Amino acid sequence: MDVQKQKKLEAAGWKIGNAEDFLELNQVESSFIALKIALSQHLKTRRQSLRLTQKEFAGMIHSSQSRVAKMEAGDPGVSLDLLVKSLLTLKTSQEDIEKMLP
Amino acid sequence: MDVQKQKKLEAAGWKIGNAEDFLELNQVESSFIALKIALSQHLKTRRQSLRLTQKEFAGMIHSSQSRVAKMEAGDPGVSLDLLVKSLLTLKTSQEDIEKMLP
DNA sequence: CTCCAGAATATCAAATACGAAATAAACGAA
DNA sequence: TTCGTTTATTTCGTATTTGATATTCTGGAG
Repeated sequence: MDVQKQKKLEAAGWKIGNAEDFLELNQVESSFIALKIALSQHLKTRRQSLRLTQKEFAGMIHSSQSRVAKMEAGDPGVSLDLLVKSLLTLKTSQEDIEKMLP
Repeated sequence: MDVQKQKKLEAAGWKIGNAEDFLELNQVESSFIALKIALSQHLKTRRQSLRLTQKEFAGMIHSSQSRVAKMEAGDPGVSLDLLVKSLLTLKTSQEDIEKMLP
């Protein structure tokens, strides 16, 4: 990356080529994880309030019980996509989800 | 699935074993797509307002220009995870900028 | 205690998303 | 027009996520 672009980025608030960008990454990463955990807890609460077993809910989203368990456990190997689709299936309004997203 | 569980699901608002569940799926799917498109447009607008090229922004999220283009185009092959991490990267930096301002 | 439904955990191959690279297209400035 | 920059599109090998299955753990009822 050339000097021109470095200055452009720095003007926008970024330091590059040193420790700052990975601190920045960690911050993004931790916010992201926090978001997923919030969604997974919301999911578990909602499923339980509907008196559904993990197996039953898995059938609704065409997935498996084990995957539902991982979702609710905040397993890092579960995508946001699956979490959000699950919440949408539970008739969580799109507006509610958007509020939780950045 | 036995009758007990069918009634349980129906009580929760679902019809099963017929066309309704895939209509439900389509509804979830379309809401999901709408959400991704909304996020991708937000991302594009935000990047442009920061006067960053796709290539520069790709470097910030350790991705590639082509993937940024796909993100902004609402390509179905782009995950929510990547979209949200991208938005977090921009927003976090926005906060940093605001801190630096008088 | 035993039994059993519900939930957690481990493993696997198939599907999908990934970054990278190359190329084409779009657009403006010289 | 030509040239340089930005964005869109395609391809490819790799990495991650997936549903499914099996197994284990947990807790409550009998």
